[in-house]
Amino acid sequence: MSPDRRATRRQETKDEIVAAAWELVREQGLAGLTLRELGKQVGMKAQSLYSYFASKSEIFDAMFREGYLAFAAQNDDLDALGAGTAVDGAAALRQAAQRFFHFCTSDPVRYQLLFQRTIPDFVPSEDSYALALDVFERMTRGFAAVGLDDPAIVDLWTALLTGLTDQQISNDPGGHRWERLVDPAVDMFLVANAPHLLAPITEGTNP
Amino acid sequence: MSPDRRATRRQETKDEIVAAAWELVREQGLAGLTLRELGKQVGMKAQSLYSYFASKSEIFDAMFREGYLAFAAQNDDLDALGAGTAVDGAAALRQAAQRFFHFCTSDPVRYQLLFQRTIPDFVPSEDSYALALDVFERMTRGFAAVGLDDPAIVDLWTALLTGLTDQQISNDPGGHRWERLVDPAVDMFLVANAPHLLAPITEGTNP
DNA sequence: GTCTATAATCTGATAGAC
DNA sequence: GTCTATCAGATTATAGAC
Repeated sequence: MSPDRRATRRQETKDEIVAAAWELVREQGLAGLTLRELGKQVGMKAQSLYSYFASKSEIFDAMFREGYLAFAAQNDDLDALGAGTAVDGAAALRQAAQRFFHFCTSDPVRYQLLFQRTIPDFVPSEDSYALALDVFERMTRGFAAVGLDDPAIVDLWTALLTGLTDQQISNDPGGHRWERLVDPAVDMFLVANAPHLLAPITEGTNP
Repeated sequence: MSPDRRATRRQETKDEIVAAAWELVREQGLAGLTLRELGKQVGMKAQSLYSYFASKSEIFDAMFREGYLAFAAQNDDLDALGAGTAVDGAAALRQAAQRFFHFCTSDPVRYQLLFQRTIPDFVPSEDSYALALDVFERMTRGFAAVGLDDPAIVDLWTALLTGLTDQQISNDPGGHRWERLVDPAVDMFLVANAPHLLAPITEGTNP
């Protein structure tokens, strides 16, 4: 087997381990992940996992990275906000909010790993943390492109969105109690912070 | 010693244990609390703690209870919103928001215990949970008293406030990045949901 | 790369003497 | 009520054979 193929095979196994870790973690919570069970899940002894990851923390880091890559992927068209493709900034923000809410509530454990600092003894690696910051920065640029260039406004946006998701996950898991409030919340946000996005179409339509 | 005095002494020791638990937990996180360390902190062996609490979970429950009692205490004047003592509903809500934010950010571990469901294998007892619900219900009544009688609006309020606190704790611990946004957030909320609270004073003041 | 064996340590909880 | 002794189990991680 060529070195290339070997490296590929190795990466496949690592991916498999991470996928199995997600499965276990969704069943038993982040803190409930043990290497023994993870090994069993992929058909090897726990000790053999050390051939692929130097520590348990490194496995969490791979999951963290994977989660932020997924998050970045679904946010791609938010970047395009200012690229002239979005005709309706308000609609784009509403859609972004819905998608963020769904991204978080559809996988509470991922939300906990990515957006809360609640897992003991895990700190993302420098690389992974840089990735997380990059995703946030791209969002900030998307906002600036539609005229929302005050960083404080972006902070208010993230607070509003994470607040809704957090309440949904903590107090009504699987329900819709706060999901219904996403659109009203965005409207509230727009009225107060970006009225120029709300009614550009009506300009000049009055006699 | 009379039975009364014995009971008092016992309760004092229980309080002391809970206080020591808060101390440890603030240093090492909720998940980091161990009975051995807790015993050392109060000057007894870990096993002796079982004379006062039947399990570790019962200690967490006492902390949960204590936390909600403190939360209820600081919310007392919010109940009074509709009792005619508050002349300015908007100001009262602004103050309530500031106080909630401070209550949470000043003790992140307490926030985690009370408002997030992130500690493994702990579920509040029926009694303690009822206490938590009661506090929330009193807040709902306070809102209704100033004309905010739609439960959805209270949900939006809690989402907004917990979102701000959550971001502050997770992404800028000890800082002020989201603290500055509390007042603007309340104004945003009031404009969209309770305009009647904002400008009652100006009525009739124009010529 | 995977295994067995095991180190080294921590955990919550119980039994029983005093 | 507090102690000693101990259970029964978990955990991450390493060493070395194959």
